[in-house]
Order: sequence, then structure tokens, then C-alpha cells
Amino acid sequence: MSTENTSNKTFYITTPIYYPSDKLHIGHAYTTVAADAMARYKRKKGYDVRFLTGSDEHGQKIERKAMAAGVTPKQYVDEIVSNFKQLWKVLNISNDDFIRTTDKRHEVVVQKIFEKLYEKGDIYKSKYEGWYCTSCEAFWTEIQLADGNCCPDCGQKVELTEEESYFFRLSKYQDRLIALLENNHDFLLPQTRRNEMLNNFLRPGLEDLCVSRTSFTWGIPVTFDKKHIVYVWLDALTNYISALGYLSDDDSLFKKYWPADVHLVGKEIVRFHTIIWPAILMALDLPLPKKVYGHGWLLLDGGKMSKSKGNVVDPLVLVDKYGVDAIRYFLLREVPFGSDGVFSNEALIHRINSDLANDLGNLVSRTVSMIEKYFGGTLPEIREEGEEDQRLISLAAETFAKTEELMESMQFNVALVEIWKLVSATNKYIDETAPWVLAKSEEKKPRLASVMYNLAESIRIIATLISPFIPDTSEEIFRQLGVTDENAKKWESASVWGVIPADFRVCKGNPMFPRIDMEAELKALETLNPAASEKHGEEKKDDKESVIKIDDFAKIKLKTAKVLECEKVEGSDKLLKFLLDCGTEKRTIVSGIAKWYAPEDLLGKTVVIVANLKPAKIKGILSEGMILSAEKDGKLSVVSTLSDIPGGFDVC
RNA sequence: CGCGGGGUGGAGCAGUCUGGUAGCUCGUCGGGCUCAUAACCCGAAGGUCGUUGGUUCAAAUCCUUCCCCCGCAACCA
Repeated sequence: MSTENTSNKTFYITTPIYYPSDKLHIGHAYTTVAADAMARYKRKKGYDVRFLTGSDEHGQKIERKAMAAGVTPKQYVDEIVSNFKQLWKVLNISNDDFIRTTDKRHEVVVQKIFEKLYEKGDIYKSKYEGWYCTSCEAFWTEIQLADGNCCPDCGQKVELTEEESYFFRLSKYQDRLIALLENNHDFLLPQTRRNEMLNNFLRPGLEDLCVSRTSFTWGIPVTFDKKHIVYVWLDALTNYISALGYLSDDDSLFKKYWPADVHLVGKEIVRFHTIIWPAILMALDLPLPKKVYGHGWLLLDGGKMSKSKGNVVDPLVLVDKYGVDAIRYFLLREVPFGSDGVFSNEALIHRINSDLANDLGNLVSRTVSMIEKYFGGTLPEIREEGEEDQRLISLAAETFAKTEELMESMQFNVALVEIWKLVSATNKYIDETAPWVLAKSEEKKPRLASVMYNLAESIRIIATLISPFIPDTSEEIFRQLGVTDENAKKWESASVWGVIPADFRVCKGNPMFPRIDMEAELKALETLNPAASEKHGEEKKDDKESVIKIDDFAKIKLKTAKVLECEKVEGSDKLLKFLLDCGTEKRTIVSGIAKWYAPEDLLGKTVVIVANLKPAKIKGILSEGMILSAEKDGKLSVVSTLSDIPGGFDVC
């Protein structure tokens, strides 16, 4: 039993605030579920926990999306944010607050901070020079530009433009930031991300950060210069303290909970949280968060999940099919927290079947059944210990200790591995003691009763240890075991053997995790959620989003091209290298169609290419475009012209 | 040489810091059991640890060459 007194200790944990440009996918759920598990664990340990999540609602992208949808930005985000909240409810997220950057309480604080830093001289007015794309209304750095000074987003020409802006004196804090990362090894976890920050950003030198924009209006205005709005990151990061009432009339929460114990973030925004955010806090003379944890990503088929690829996985669909705890369990168990991991429907179903249905669910089911079958649901008083017992009892104690240790370092997946060793050992204990043999003779009844009690105890401990991860399942197990005393469900009680009262009565329920028919289910999922099973990118996306305007289409330059040469690419069984006649020029394109075509099949044929695609190096060969093909059931057919048209003509 | 991560039985991973019989989960094959959700328990097969060279009595582990994959690069968790 842990003796540490946690009754007055606070624990403040945050997730990133998510951007409501679209609905959330399984990756967002991943972050939030992890934070929730941590929050629940700390609460169970007796901490006074504050768990914050929210939404980051400003910015040009939202402004544009809203315009395209014909609503105001606020109307647009209201709708999406209500979906966020719905998702968190469905996923059983126990956040104490939900901050929106459009909340008045937040906007006021951002404005005050901006004023404060301006007065202090850490924000100053200057000129921002950069390459501006008038079509995208966005600035780009020189390195970001596509070939020939073109916008990397839309491919149109950019212009060198100057704009009046406010800057944050980030450079001033460079040395302190380097010292922070170098000396405080627990500030940024996992450790590997530290070098990345130091080598890529800090040691090369920080430039002052442009913290205001005039190119769009959907944001928080600078109070003393209304045509400027506050840069999105300065706005967003502030949520962690505005939600606590910093600089407001009632800052009691801020006094109580700040500094944060951990900001949980995805690896792509580690930089903002370990460089810009600490610098802002330094400028405000506020304590820094104790820890920033940059976890990895859930990948699909080895690729990144992204809206542009159209391969996002909708957590609501999954929860609807398999239940919230199956999804929570999968997210926390499958991937080492901190590393990248792969999401697939197959892996998900596999986890559910083997860990939840076979191991845990079946253990509970067989135990409760035996107690009912052999003793009518409640055990007699006379017991008899056996040699198998001690192993199980001491393993339970070890598991408790290990779980605590692993939770502290947020190694959720390892913690679950340890807990499942106890699940396995408990299943094995049934085999060793063979209750069905004991049940045959009356004089073995005391031993049988003892075995049943030990099973119930082990399961009770398991139910407690899994409660931060899968709280509903935990409660259901307690219900089936007939554990009603709240004291018996407490975290600390999981370190003690013999907590269930002698006269408890079990209550059989339905299987908590029915086994899933893998094949049938994969098929069903494929139709629902094509992205997760294969890379069926665009198909199925014929909703409102996929309608494009004529000028969107005009951005893509399609041309005919005649195949002059075609050969296999050395060392690849997928790639063919083409030399194409495009009228005015010849160009090389590498295409992954070797599986369907031999080089000679296409010689002399006229194909259609995307002529203004950004060139990419494939297997060391510069590929200048893309050859169009149609795909059906995994078979591919190159798009060609009906009559023989030479290369170089526009396709429209 | 932009930076970082990775390449270990069929699949996914641990082990590498602090050299010393290569481990886990899943899958496959064989056996046991019948309380339970065709579940549970036991056993077996299967790897010269990406490549080259070196250090050492000894290398997955330390040094070195090369190859391959992935991510980041100022608004995708």
C-alpha cells in the first residue's frame, strides 16, 4: 500500500486544443484517451486533478472553410466543436473543462498578454518580408517555395512582399531555452525529441517570431492596433493558462494548478510547446510546465493519416461497432506511447479478440459461472489454502507496483502488458487447480471455495488496475463480482489481497467482449471505412467536400504524351521509367505500374499526364509528372486517348 | 554531408546505453483440459539480429563502410 499522502497534491494535464477545420480522427482520439487514462489514474491515486482539452478555432483556414460553406466562421466552428464534445463524451473522456479560443474568457487574456509583452518590449513592431502567394494569401519562406518561385500549395507565382507586423523577441530567450532542454532532461519526453529541438532549432539560432497578421480577420484583434490580429500560436498556446483564469478577476484555479504537470502533445507540435511556449512564459515571468510529452503517431499502412490523403479513420464508427473500451484499450495497448504505431482494422479486431474476449472477458465469465454452478453464487465459509495460491498472490502485488511505476512514466502500453500477465496467470491458476475436478468430491469443497475466492480477488485487482484505461469494463467486472463497496474499488486496495468480503455474491452478465468474426467484420468495415483497410483514397468521398470549382480544376494541367522509351527501374518490381514526348519537350516520369504492364506494352502509346505536378525523386530518378491510370479491384489500366493524338496537347 | 527515428524467426516488437547462452505477442504445428465467449493451459518448429571491415577471449550490443525505409523542416494528434 502506497503511503504517500496525495490528498492535497494537484495534477494539471492538458491535451492540445484541436483545430475544427474538419471532424476529428482516430489520431486525435489517441492523444485524448491517453491524457484521460493519466487523469483517471491520478484521480484514483487521490490527486486533485485538472484535465483540460479544447479547440483552437481561429485562423485563415477556418475563415476560408466557413466562407466556402456559406456561413460565418463562428457558425462553422460551433458546429464542429459540438462534434468534438460529442466524441469526447462517447469516448468517456473525463475532462474538467473545455476551452475554446473563441471563448470571451480566452480572448481577453490573449489581448492582455499581448499588451503586457508589448509594454515590456518583448513584442515590437517591424516589417515582415516574405514570399507572398496572393491566391493562398499566405507567406512562405524561400526554402519552402516550389521550383521557379512558386507557391508550394497552389503552384502559382509568389511575390516578394513586405507587411507591417508585430514580432515576439524569441531570440532573447534562446540561451535560457537551450539551458532548459540541456539541463532538465525530464522537461521534454521522450528523450529523443530533445536533440531534434536542440539541433534543428535552438543551436542554429532562433529568429524573432512574427505574432500578428493582417491578411485575414478571423482571430483575436490586437487591442491597440485593430487591423492586426494575434498570431494563431500565441493565441492557441495561451489556452493552457486562460482556462485557469490567468489575469482574470478570479485566478484561483491558476494559483492552484499552474504550472502544468504535463502537456500532452503530438510530436509535430513539440516545437511550439518546448520553444515558443516556454519563451512566452519566460517573458510573462511565469513558471514553466513541468513536462511536455510528445507522443508518436498512428499511421495507416505505413503512411501518415491525413485529410488530404482521405485515409482518416473515424473513431465514432469504431466505437459504435465495438464499444468505447475496445477502442480505448487498443489505442493504449497497441502502440508504445512515444513511438509511431500502425492502425489497421485487422490489428484492432485482433486485440479485441485475443486480449479482451479470450483473456479477460472469458476469465471473468468462467469464474462467475463456476461460482454460480458450484456454489449457487456465494461461497461457503470453510476454506482451504493450496500451494498454487501464493504465486498468484505475490504476482498480483508485483503487478500493482509495476503498474504504478509505469503509469508515472506514461508507459501505458507496458503497463497493460504487465496487467495482462496477471490475467494470464489467473487463467493458468484455473488450470493448475482444476476446479472441475475439485467439484466432484464433497470433501474438496473447502479447497474449491478457496480457489474461487482467489480468482475473484485476482479479478478484482485486475478490474482496479484497468480502471484508468477502460473504466466501463472495470465497473462491469465489479458488478459481476458483486463488489459494491466503493472502498474495495479504490486504487490502493489493489495492493491488498483479501478485500472482497467472505459472503459476496456474484451476478452473471452477458459476455463483455463477444468474439468478433474477423473476416466478416473486415468486409463490413471496408465498406464503412475504406481508408483503414486499403488505400482507396478518393473513392467514397463523393460528399459535398469533393466538389471542386472550375478554377480548382484549372490548377491541374493535364497533357497528352507519347511514350518514346519505357524500361523497368533497376531494383524495383513496381516501377517503370518512361521517356515521354510532350510536344515542346521531353520528360522522364517514373510510374508504379510494372505489376500491370510490361515496358513494350506501352511503347508508342499516347497517355495522359499531370504536367504541373511537383517533380519528385523516385529511386534516384527525377520524375516530372504523373501518368493517369484507373483502378478497379486492384487492377490498373493506364488512361489513353481513343484516337492517336500526339504528345503535348491539353486535356480538358 | 540539414536534422531525427528505424532495419532482430512468417507478422509486429523488446533487447543495444552498462558486450558474455537471442526474448515477447500473434500466426503455424502437436498435445492437454472441459469451468468458460470453438475460449483456457502445455510443448515444438522457425532467426548466422540490413551490409562491409575492425576492436575483443567474446559483438544484435562498441568503432567503421555502404544500402534501404520512415518522419520533421514555422497552423495535420
